[in-house]
Amino acid sequence: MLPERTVERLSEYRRSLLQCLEEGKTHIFSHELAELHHNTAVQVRRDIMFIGYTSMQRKGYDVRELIDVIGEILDSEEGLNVAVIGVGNLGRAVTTYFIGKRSKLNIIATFDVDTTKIDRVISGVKCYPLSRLKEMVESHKISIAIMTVPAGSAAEVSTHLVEAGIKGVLNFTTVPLQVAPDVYLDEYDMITSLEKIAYFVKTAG
Amino acid sequence: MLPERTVERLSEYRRSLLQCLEEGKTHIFSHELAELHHNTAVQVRRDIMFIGYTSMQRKGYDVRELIDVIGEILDSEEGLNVAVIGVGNLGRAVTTYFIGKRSKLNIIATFDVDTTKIDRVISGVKCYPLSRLKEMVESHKISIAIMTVPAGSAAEVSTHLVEAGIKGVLNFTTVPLQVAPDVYLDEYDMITSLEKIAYFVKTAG
DNA sequence: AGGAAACTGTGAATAAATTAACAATAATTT
DNA sequence: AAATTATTGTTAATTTATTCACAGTTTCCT
Repeated sequence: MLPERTVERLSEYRRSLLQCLEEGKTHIFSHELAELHHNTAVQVRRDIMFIGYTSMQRKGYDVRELIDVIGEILDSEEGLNVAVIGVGNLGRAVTTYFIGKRSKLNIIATFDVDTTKIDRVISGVKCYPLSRLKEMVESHKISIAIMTVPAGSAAEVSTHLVEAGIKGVLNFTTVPLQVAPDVYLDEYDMITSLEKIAYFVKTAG
Repeated sequence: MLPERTVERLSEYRRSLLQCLEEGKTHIFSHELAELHHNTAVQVRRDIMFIGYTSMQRKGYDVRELIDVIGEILDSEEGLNVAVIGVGNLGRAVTTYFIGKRSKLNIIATFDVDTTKIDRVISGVKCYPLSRLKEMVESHKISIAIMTVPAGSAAEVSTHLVEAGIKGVLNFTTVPLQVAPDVYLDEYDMITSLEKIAYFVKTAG
């Protein structure tokens, strides 16, 4: 099991590599990847070492091969199915944003309590009532949920997710969630990001 | 200058503390904060030690005092002004999401190249043409930009930001940006977050 | 061909972050 | 009022992450 930061960086490298591929660039040096991603050549090499890939020496890494190797690490064969919970502004944005980005992660459905939203289709993804969550998770093998509900209902909804059998949660709510220990939880809070930026802008400048 | 992770955690603690205040809870123990934020009591105490606050021993931390002390560290007196660049789904969601959340961070304006969006108002924030960015940054003392433009124009727009005098950037684009070294840059990529979750779901389960 | 240059892969060193361990202290119990 | 308990603040230890330093290749140059 790789370190969390390494997994993140591999995902980031892959996107740059796919970009290279589009541009017809077939090889890339560790220091090039490093510069793109604001880190060092050694860090890149170490990350790549972790996944056991070795390059053609002196030519840099073979872009296509490296993409494949990262894919073997990050992706699962059949892909993983994802649900978006909460179809407010953020939920819609996230859904639209994702569609077509990564073929191994499929947004299968969105869910909301608001009955006026049920059956609405956003970027080809249909909205279901939260009450049908468990049924849908089981029938469509949904394993990951993206939480974009209002803060007030976050705690309650997250217990439903766990009950329904969700295995990973990406929480965009301002409220930190409590989930079962076998559920992988990642929380992202843009206010924290902004406050961090504000702190460093203020402190450095 | 505090470590980056500590700053993030302080921001997160503060939100929980504000919640406590609303609920009329006047004191909180390190282990309570820890549990809320999925870390340890020692970690919480160390973070709080960093900012030099000490509690009433044995009663836990005074919620209101701690909020104030964190505020002194994170906030700047006058507040910081923020612009959202790119008024697509994500830009609108981010703008709406922010309004009213943190009084020390004010979203002053949004910007877009699409002329049909100019002058449109979202959650009380008006949209300006990108060509007026520099002027607005100067006249309104905007120091932070949130990038929610399409990947294709990210690189170009980011050079405008730097030229305009922006000091901190939160990049929601899938493209890693290159900014001047004195500009603080934070990149968040939800696809990376999801891929990370997918990896750990797959690997652990 | 021989030497210089450009990269990678990695063991060792360093730095950063987290955790353990515990003395100090305040509240509570007996 | 002494003993017990609960909690903080902090030093030291540990773990994790990053960087240094360099041997080993391959390519390029002369």
